[in-house]
Amino acid sequence: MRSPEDLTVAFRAAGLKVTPQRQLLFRLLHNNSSHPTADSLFNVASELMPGISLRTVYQTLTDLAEMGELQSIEVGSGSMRFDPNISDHHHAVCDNCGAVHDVYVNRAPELRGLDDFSVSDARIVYRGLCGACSVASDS
Amino acid sequence: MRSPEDLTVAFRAAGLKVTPQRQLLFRLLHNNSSHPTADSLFNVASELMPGISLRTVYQTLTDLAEMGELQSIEVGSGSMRFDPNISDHHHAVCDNCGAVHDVYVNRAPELRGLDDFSVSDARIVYRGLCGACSVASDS
DNA sequence: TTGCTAATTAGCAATAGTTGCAAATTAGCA
DNA sequence: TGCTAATTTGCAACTATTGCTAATTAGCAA
Repeated sequence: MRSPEDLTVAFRAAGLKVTPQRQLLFRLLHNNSSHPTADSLFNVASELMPGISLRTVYQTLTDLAEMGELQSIEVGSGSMRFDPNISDHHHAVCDNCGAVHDVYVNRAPELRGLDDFSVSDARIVYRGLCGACSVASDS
Repeated sequence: MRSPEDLTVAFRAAGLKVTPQRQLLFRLLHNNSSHPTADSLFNVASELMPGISLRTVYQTLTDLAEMGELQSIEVGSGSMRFDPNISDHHHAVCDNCGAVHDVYVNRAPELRGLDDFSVSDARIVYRGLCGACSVASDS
């Protein structure tokens, strides 16, 4: 995702307005690698801007996703997560603490059974234990 | 997933009862490669056994998944899908018709950034156009 | 600086998918 | 045949998300 400053320009150029609510969300998302949900963003935003609506958070996330500024990902946690990292990468989800980590894949997997399908996107979700939880579960 | 007959034995061995509702679902799922949702199974089951409850369908699917007889998969269609094919494979989802196809991967992808994570499972979801929809969209 | 207007916000209702609960029923053993 | 724990049903509840609308406001133009 681009910087809050760049997004301000991009939003105006697209005929969208730059409201204080959106500016706040731009800042909260910039360099955010926690893969937040709409609700967790709403909670943080609410402390900085009491009265902001969850609806607005959803709306802005949708706008950003449509502009290609962030990726929405589903990792089986029940709710959508948002990732301002739009480089080509995948995700690893800790079964213990639920943390989502970014994963980069060097070599594309070789496929069988996909002869009659034109792929436009591939997403891998790894599950297991993150470093911290792995250590904690050692006896 | 094992055959309805084998599942009958397995369920009894696990202290679970084999009801007509469950037998019907065993049959509907056996060799079913359509990746049905709970609701689509419920619709088919309702025609063969009027009065069967959606709750029962969910319950039986949960039981089967807990016994490792089927996989529950999420492909972004909003609802969970169930796959009686429990061999090691992945999925390709058509963005046009929504069909879900099985995909087999020969070579595991090579990873970066996953040093501190012990992987227990990896799932790939491909998106694109299936053969039929690809042809249909040719001008 | 002011005014205009389309975009946005907030709040709430509505929706979809799924699970919790309790009463009535039933499979399967003794 | 009877007993009892498992199951089924039906419905309420719940979570995540979207639809709708009145009130507000960003940002342009004069």
